[in-house]
Amino acid sequence: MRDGRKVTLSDVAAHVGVSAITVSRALRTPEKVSLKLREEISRAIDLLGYVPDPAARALASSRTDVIGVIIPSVTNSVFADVLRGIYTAVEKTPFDIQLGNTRYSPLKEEKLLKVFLGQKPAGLIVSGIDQSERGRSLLETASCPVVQIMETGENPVDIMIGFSHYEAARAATIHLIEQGYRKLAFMGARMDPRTQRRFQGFRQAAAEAGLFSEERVVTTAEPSSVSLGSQLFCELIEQAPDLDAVFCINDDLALGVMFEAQRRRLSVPDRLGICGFNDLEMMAAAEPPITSVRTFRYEMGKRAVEMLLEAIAVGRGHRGTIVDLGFEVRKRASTARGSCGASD
Amino acid sequence: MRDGRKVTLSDVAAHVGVSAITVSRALRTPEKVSLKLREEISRAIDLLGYVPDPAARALASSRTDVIGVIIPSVTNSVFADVLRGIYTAVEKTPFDIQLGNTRYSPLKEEKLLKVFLGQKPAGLIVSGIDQSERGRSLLETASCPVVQIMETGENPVDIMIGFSHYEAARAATIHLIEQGYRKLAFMGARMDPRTQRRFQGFRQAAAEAGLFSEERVVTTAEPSSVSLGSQLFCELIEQAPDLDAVFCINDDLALGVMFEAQRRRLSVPDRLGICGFNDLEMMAAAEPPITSVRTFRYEMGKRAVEMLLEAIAVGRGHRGTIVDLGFEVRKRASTARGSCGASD
DNA sequence: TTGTAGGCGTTATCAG
DNA sequence: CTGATAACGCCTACAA
Repeated sequence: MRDGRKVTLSDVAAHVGVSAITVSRALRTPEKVSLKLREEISRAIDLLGYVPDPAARALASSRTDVIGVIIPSVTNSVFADVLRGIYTAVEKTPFDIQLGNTRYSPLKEEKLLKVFLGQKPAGLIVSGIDQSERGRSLLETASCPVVQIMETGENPVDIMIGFSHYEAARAATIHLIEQGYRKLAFMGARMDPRTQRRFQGFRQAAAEAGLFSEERVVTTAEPSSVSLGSQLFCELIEQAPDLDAVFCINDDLALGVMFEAQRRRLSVPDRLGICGFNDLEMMAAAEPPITSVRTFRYEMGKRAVEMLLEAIAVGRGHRGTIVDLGFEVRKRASTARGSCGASD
Repeated sequence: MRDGRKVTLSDVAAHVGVSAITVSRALRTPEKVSLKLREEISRAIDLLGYVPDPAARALASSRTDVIGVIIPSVTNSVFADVLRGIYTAVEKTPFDIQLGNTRYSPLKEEKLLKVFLGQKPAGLIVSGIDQSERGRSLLETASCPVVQIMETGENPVDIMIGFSHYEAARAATIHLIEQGYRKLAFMGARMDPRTQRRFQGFRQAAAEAGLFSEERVVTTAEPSSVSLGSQLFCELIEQAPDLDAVFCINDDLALGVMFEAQRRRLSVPDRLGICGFNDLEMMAAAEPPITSVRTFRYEMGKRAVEMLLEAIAVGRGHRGTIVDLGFEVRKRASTARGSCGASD
């Protein structure tokens, strides 16, 4: 700013003695401007303190440098990790992130989608594959590339990156079975679509081994927390006192179960096996360390942005790409019954 | 959209048979448009699917409905809670949040400040009172209200809401002393300015009781984690085997200390008192429950937005407001030595 | 490599 | 209460 009024392109241009468009070019496509001019212009920009006006740019070019990111929760540390990846990848680029928070409501997601698309974003990152019908069609007619994260599935809008929650839960359950547990229990909270698919994975693996029982399932719509894990475990063990292992749909619950087991003097892993999901940092640090399913959240955010940038560069080219980041069952002491133990 | 091209104000206007400005007014200042027209216009908007262009609005009015939020980290659950409060408060308003992530770097903060201010935000929420000199002066000359969160201190730019990290740490330390601990240790990670002030609070309280010793201090620039808590505790107890209590600058570290204490069969709270900071949900759920300093993060985010909206409404009125949200030492079993125990 | 004209969609200003 | 006109700051085209 200079005497209150905004410094514009033409101010810079006038200072250097060229036309505004040249300054614009020096900024956006430097290779089209002579070196000499470029230097003068850059000096003038510093001197005058010119800051481009994104609104004017957006209006004139009907493009923005904004990448919209729509996720269900900012508090959930799973998304926090994804966000960290996103911010890291975006940092070296001229793009900005605009964050939207659906709070697990498809309706809110739809609204956000409308608002975001109204801003002509350069690209969009959305969470999951469970958009409402209207949401889905908004995405399909979007004039920017779209990346769906957190999950793999059928029919990507453009690009999809994540892993199969079904398979991940299935693998964890198989691990419990391999460790010799027979009375497998399932603990779920929030029960959004991704959680449901984890339940299906558990159910499938347990049923295949003839070990599934409705009695050993506890779920709630409430959001997860450590204390909720303790509480649900109390319910669970009342329903089914003979249970010998719990698969929890996330690590908070698992930690709550472990604390409750300690309170009740149930030895982990001998009397009770515990498996979490996500493999938050604390799982390896816990005493005993808790088995969990590692997922690649930071990677996911980072690569989502990278692929999006590519798609932006070529113009919506990637239609149909699916990247499965996989998962990894981290076997730790909390499920090391009988066998010789675990890594970590 | 209709046949690919964007629906504009004038499209709506033409449809109704009025001029564009009337439609604009029907949207922004309905009371200045006759009821009849308002209804027709609103019908036309729905029919045509008109979505206002924020860029055009911003350019024409040099105003936006964007509230910039600049915080050091998205992963840290402390800020996640603040964000939740912010999003909640903003939800019912026409404002949007634009998030910036400094990663604890004053330089990055400065850059973000410049970018954000270039967007003519309606308001700004920044974290803390430790802006760089240039950052500070950017804030002071900003043409929008500014709220500083997380902390109280001298010289608010406009509005400030938070609590005293110094006093909070001091109170926690006094609690440890009152519980009969005498060999007080301090554990800190990241050691950003807020953490430093917590250290000062600890030091002051300990020194006043003649209980401060450099030997029982361990700090690192690394970011906190549960496993780091375990690791630092190992260092600490090597340096000072006789320590009987640890004040940790956050709950992750405290949890790590507790796990390590369990591993070493050090009884908590008898042999070792543990106190965390922030009072994350898991602290009350842990076994034993861990003493911590509760802070009002959700509230802080929510009220920051509310105060900001007020200031926006009146136009930068609030200059000088300081809101101290206080804190609360949650006394739990992890520091209940000798005495009869704790609540929770 | 540089410049000119015109317009992006909205709102401010001033009239009626 | 409604309308005409002129910005807002930049970029797309086309031209030189």
